[in-house]
Amino acid sequence: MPTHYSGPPQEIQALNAFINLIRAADSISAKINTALSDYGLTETQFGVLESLFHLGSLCQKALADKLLKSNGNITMVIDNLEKQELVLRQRDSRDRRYITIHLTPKGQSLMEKIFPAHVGRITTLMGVLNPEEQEALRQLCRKLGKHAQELCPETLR
Amino acid sequence: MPTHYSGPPQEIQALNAFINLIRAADSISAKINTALSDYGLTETQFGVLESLFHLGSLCQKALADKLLKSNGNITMVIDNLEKQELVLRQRDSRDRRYITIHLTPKGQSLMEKIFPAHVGRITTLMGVLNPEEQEALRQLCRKLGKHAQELCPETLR
DNA sequence: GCAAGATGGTTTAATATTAAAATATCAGTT
DNA sequence: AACTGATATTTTAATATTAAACCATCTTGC
Repeated sequence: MPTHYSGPPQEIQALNAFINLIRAADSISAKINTALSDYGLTETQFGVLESLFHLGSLCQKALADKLLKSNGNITMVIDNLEKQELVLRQRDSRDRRYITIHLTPKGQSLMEKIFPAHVGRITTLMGVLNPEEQEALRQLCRKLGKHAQELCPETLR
Repeated sequence: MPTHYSGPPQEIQALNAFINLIRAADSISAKINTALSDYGLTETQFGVLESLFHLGSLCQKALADKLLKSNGNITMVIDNLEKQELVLRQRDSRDRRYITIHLTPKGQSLMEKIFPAHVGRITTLMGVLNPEEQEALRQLCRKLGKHAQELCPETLR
């Protein structure tokens, strides 16, 4: 579904690429989130567990930055994961402002159990693209995401 | 930032493409949403206005499907747009289950005023990719989004 | 040492979102 | 005409998210 906007070709093209990008991400996220909800996890909760699983223990600010969420939201997400005993908080003794979040053994084994199926679903969803296409998509998105994050707000006015 | 997951190359590649796709979409959406909030519009509210602006009047179900939101959410979004007098509801006289949503003149002129700058921001954000890259991204995302939406849930278990 | 500012985390208030149940309407069958 | 099932919308309850104010802690410059 192309845009119905009429304007300079450069803008039309940017708009069409944008629309398809957002739509693809939304459609895929929806499928993945449905599967995660079967484990009682939200997308952000899973994002926290995944970060800890692959990167090791992190403080809340690092998680907020990585997951592009607000600090306040991460506080609540960690609260809920703590209630499920999947993570635990540990105050940093050197700098008491920081709280390091660790996976509990229960959290660790949950991730070991569900992560393979998660990757399997992603592989299925991405499977409509061949390896060369997936690599091309990765590079294009990487450049795009990097650029967007570095762009200072004034440039967009 | 590549995945730290170790597994079959096919899965690694799918995961890396997926991560960069989601991240690019999130980063770009964040920038666009910040700009929209200056007009007092949320992403979904703008999505509704944009659909009506370019496609003409639509019923709520059509908007929900197009924007990938729940019916209940659209009811609330339309409520809020109606309060701002940007849209109006009109019960369909032939089939009274449907409610057609129209842009008001105020809504129409708002879109005429802000849409060019919106496209400008998108053009800037996408501008890190050259025309060929944008076209490639569009095609890859289109294929991906289409596939994800058509995939029946059982295939993902 | 101490004031000033920076940083990480929490709280609060408001809004957004969804799933599920409820309501209203229509279409087809008997 | 009454019943059944489908569809569009609304309501409800629960959760997610953010921005902004706030508290605690650290760092810097004097």
